[in-house]
Amino acid sequence: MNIFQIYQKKIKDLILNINKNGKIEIPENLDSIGVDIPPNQFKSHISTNVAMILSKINKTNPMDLAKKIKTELGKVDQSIEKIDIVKPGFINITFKNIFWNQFIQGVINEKYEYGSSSSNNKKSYFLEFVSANPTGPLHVGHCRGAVSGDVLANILKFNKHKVHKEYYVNDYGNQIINFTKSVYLRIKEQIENKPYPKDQEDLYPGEYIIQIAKNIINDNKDLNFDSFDKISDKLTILSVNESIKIIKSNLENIGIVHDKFQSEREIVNNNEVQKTIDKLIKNKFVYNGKIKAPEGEDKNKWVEREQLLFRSTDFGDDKDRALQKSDNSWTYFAGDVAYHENKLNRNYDTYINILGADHAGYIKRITASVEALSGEKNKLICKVSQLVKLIKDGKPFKMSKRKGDYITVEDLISEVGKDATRFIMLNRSSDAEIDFDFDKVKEKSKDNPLYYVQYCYARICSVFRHINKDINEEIKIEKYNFNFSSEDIDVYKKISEWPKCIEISSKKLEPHRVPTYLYELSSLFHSYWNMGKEDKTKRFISEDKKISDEKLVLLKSVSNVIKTGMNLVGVSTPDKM
RNA sequence: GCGCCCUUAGCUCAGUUGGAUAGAGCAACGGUUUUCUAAACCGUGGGUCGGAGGUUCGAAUCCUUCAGGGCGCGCCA
Repeated sequence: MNIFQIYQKKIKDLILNINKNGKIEIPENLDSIGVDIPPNQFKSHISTNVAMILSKINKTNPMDLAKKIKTELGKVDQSIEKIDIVKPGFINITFKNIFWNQFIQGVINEKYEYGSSSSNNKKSYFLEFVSANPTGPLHVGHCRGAVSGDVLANILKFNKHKVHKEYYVNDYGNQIINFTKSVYLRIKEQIENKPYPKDQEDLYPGEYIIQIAKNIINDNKDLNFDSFDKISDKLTILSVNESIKIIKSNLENIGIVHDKFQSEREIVNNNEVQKTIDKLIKNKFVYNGKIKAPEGEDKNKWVEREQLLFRSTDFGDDKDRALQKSDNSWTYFAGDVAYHENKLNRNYDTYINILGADHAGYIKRITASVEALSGEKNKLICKVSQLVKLIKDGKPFKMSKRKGDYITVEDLISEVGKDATRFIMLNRSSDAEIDFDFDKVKEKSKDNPLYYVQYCYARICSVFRHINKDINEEIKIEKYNFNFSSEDIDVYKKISEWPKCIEISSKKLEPHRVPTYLYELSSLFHSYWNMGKEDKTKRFISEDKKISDEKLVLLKSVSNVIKTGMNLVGVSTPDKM
């Protein structure tokens, strides 16, 4: 039940028909014909730009064309009350009550499925997100991509697509060696009272490593910690496992569960990197060459070196990218290319990576590699979540891993809660930076848009309590034959946009549109509610403690959409607040 | 130097594959509670959509260019 799609099709059919009779010319591509809700100052219900689209090819002015279309449309569509033609050439349609009755009956019948796309174009998506280094707990910076990835997955699933959620564990390379060393020294600190070196650059300073060390000691009583070299492989695995335990519990606390954690180490050990590189060599995407120093780099420090390079410039990157380090071990990129080959072999239609802003420079080379491996453009889509700018005590707060000085997801959840965290992180376009004022969110959590939407739902629940009905039960309506007020229709117009919101969020991979929509719908409902203070006939419950079917339908449709939307966002809808 | 992202009201931001008089919240000011939840509502003020060109019937949206801010730029992941 997407009235915009329905009317877009109707109008296309109509002009195709008029075209058949030779009365108008039409362009080949009719996609730019839009159906929308007109701005507030027009009282009409929907509007279309079709006349303006057709005016050029017909060499007539849009107003005349609009008149022609108006007459034809009026003939074939019985649910239209009135058609206005406005200034440049908009055709504004006002529906009869029967239209809104049928519409809202459809909405009620679809229940929590309303908004889900009805198209048959079901795809499978492979969604990689979070993928933070397994060297400690998640911090606030990871949170945004985590939430938007999770909600994106929910939206795609809601549209009946298949979605696989994966976390890539970077458990190979120098960072992990340093991390393992840190754990080792914390173990030494525990069992031999050796003080932990505080100022050593490559060691992790975080206190959480003490707990990791304790856990490892406890669970591995027979392990001998005398020599780092002897146990480093074993210790790496143990340390990473401890980290992942922490990360999984962090994620769980914000309501995120991945389908799989894929280890980088496993991919390297399976020789998948070599195999993938061989494949690329065979297809001439890899060669031995040198990389020039970037402008602005100190030319004296730069050592040119012959190395294995991937031809990402063939795909629009600014330079070719190194696959091997000077010690012949693989670069991070090489491993990641192999990982993407591994993903491709799992046969999904589309791959999505949610990345942090600091990895934006990485997008070209990785999409290039996927294009080289799969031979398809746009097989991999990377979405970047811009930075979360933290503000503490009114000042920008720089998190530093080195100092162990950062706000973790745990801190955030315990201060503001899971629901508020998810809603705030999602409430803005991921293209824009967020100012996250930690103190403000703590103090003034009531100003949070989350509560505004939840309050809307709670108010509806309160009405249901008063009339002794269960909000989750289906309502029984004899006949949809209501005479809706203009305020009712304002709410229904918004409800009619819900499938559109989902469609765009899904298509553009922009989950932030959902909380924005829910806020707007709630706002209309709160206005509606407050009308009851002045005018008793606008209240939901009448003086004899009854509720009309008409009002029941409004409450039910709004609450269903809010519930559906909040489920997608992954936050609760309390019955009482 | 190069690449990507951003610039919309005093502040934080929405803005539908280009549509009509650009919208919210916060902050300011004024009002609304014997009433289904005031965590709400109503009203007032507040804008060269960073600047300049261009494409178009029509631009905050697309293109070019300039300015400002952020992120990144071979063996970190």
